[in-house]
Amino acid sequence: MTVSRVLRNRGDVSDATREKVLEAAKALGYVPNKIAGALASQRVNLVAVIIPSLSNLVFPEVLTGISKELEDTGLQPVVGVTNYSLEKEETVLYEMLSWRPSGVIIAGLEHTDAARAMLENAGIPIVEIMDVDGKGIDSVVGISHRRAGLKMAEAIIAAGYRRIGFLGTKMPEDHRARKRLEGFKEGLEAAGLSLADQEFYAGGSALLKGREMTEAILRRSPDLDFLYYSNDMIGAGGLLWCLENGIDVPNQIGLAGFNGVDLLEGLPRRLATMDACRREIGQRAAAIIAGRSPSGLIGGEIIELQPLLQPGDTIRKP
Amino acid sequence: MTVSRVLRNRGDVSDATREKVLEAAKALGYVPNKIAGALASQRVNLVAVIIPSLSNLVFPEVLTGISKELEDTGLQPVVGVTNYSLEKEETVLYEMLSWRPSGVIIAGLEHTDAARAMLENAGIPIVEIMDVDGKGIDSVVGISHRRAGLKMAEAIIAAGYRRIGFLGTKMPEDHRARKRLEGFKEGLEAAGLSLADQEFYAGGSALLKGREMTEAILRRSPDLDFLYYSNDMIGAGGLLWCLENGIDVPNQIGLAGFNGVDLLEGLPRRLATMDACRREIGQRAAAIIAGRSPSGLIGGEIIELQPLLQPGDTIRKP
DNA sequence: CGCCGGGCGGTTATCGCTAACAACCCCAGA
DNA sequence: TCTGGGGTTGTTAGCGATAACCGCCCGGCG
Repeated sequence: MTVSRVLRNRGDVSDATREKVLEAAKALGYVPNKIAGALASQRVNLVAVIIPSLSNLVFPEVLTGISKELEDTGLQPVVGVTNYSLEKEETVLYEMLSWRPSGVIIAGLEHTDAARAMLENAGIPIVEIMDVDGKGIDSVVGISHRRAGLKMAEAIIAAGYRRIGFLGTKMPEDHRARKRLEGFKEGLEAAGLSLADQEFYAGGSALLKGREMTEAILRRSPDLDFLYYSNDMIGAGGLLWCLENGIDVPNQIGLAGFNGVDLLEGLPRRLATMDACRREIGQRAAAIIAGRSPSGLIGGEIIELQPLLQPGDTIRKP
Repeated sequence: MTVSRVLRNRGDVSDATREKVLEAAKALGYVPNKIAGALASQRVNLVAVIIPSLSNLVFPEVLTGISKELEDTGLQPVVGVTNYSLEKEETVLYEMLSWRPSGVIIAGLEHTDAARAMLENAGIPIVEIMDVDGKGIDSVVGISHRRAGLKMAEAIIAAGYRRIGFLGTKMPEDHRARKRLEGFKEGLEAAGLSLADQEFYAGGSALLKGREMTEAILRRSPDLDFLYYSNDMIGAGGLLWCLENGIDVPNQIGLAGFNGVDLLEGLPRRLATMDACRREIGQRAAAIIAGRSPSGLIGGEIIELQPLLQPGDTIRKP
């Protein structure tokens, strides 16, 4: 017991005894067994974080926000990756819940029924992140992708573009990309327009795919005057391709991506994009789990962040 | 006990009983408590993976290799991030070891004394990855960064370049980058050359920094005929800058990076680089932990992979 | 001098599960 | 009929920590 008290800094122990304990612990290379500790105390300082991918660039940024916010709370994030599969998500969630974390941060609002049931019954704070277009289980922190797509459409139309093409991923499971496209189309329709052409890809180097798709879509529909990419990386590929092929950006063709990744800063021209508030999403979600949300609410908090349009140099000034 | 047997698929249970148990478990939304399970069985199906960063692009790829190899072993990776700080590494390691994982995969051979002691006494398989230039604790899987730098120097010299500059990160704790640079200089010296100039950066968008540094170093030393970048991302920035400024690559100036990231495939010209075998490193390390290393060795395995020079289009053909 | 209470350290029961073994049923073979 | 063994299910004793409580010692105070 005394050892336990010393190592946890809890309860009164005389300095002499504390000293001796620490010394012995060091000499023996003692590492306490958190498994036993957690079982006895019914407390686990872990936060389950479930995201679709690590190679997407977006999610490491969200993680950074989470880690930073949790830093001085004694809580620790544990990451699970689903590869955009809801079945995998269910498995990963089950696995993580079986370690009885203090909270769950999970990307997206779409889950299998079983996963939803687990989340509802877990009895711990749940924060669904990235997306607010739908019904959440407990708390939600994100942006409206539908509205993001819509706003982009409005900006593009306002700048005078009319023959607009879309380039994206072939991922039925990427609901946020889908919602963005839906919002985008809605925006076009509101102006009496519709998508002039589209092109999808799956797998491979996104930058390269961006080039290839751009070439393909422009070969097929040479009269396009705007290309909306579902993410910045393929947008960057498209931008490079256009510049190399002597296309006048943004006058002949305008371009826009989505996410606002750092990477873009180094491109020859700044791609128009929309910041997805990744870092802040992570931070706010972690704050909710840590019970430090400024609202003081316990559960059920909905935070909609506003993505900012960054017009860059690839949209004509209206 | 019977429930335990059903849910773990261990031991004989009649089909009728199994059915009933599964049904009840589903109805109750029962999620077994792994904490108690681990405590009782003294087995934890987790592998601690400790890496410096997630935003480096390299490490997510290593993780992919690890996940893939562990997929059907029942083991699960748990990631800890150190931000290139050995102190943080020690803390993270302590934290992870206190969950008694089945193995540890940790980047680098450099650790604090305390961390090294913990690893030595953990009584589980330890695999140090990325780097083989030094003494390992148990198993080691990686490449020789020193030799990688040296080989690159030889290739550059063989192609006829003589006034060579280096551009890298200002990171004393990034031992692998340091070793690469040391090997590189050694290679130059062997040919009676030395670095003509160098430039370092810290933080920010790597692509942008690559541009800025390239401009800075060429302004200061306009007679350089080769730029060696410590990673592909800054190399890509440099490449874009050179092309925009009408520099003839590779004739006027040659360029090379390091890592062989996918991203490069979409650039206007393929940057010379050296593949760091990231995926395979993850895979082989995980195989060792899973006890499936083809060698059949138990511990103490040293695997040196050979990075492949990819000359791309930014080194003159000799 | 006796009692009280704070400071300190120990005892006991428990957390939810599994290893090990015991118990039971049933049927085949002696 | 009795025995043995396979198939199935139950019992007991931990795993290594912590919560809650207990007890000792000592100094201060009435």
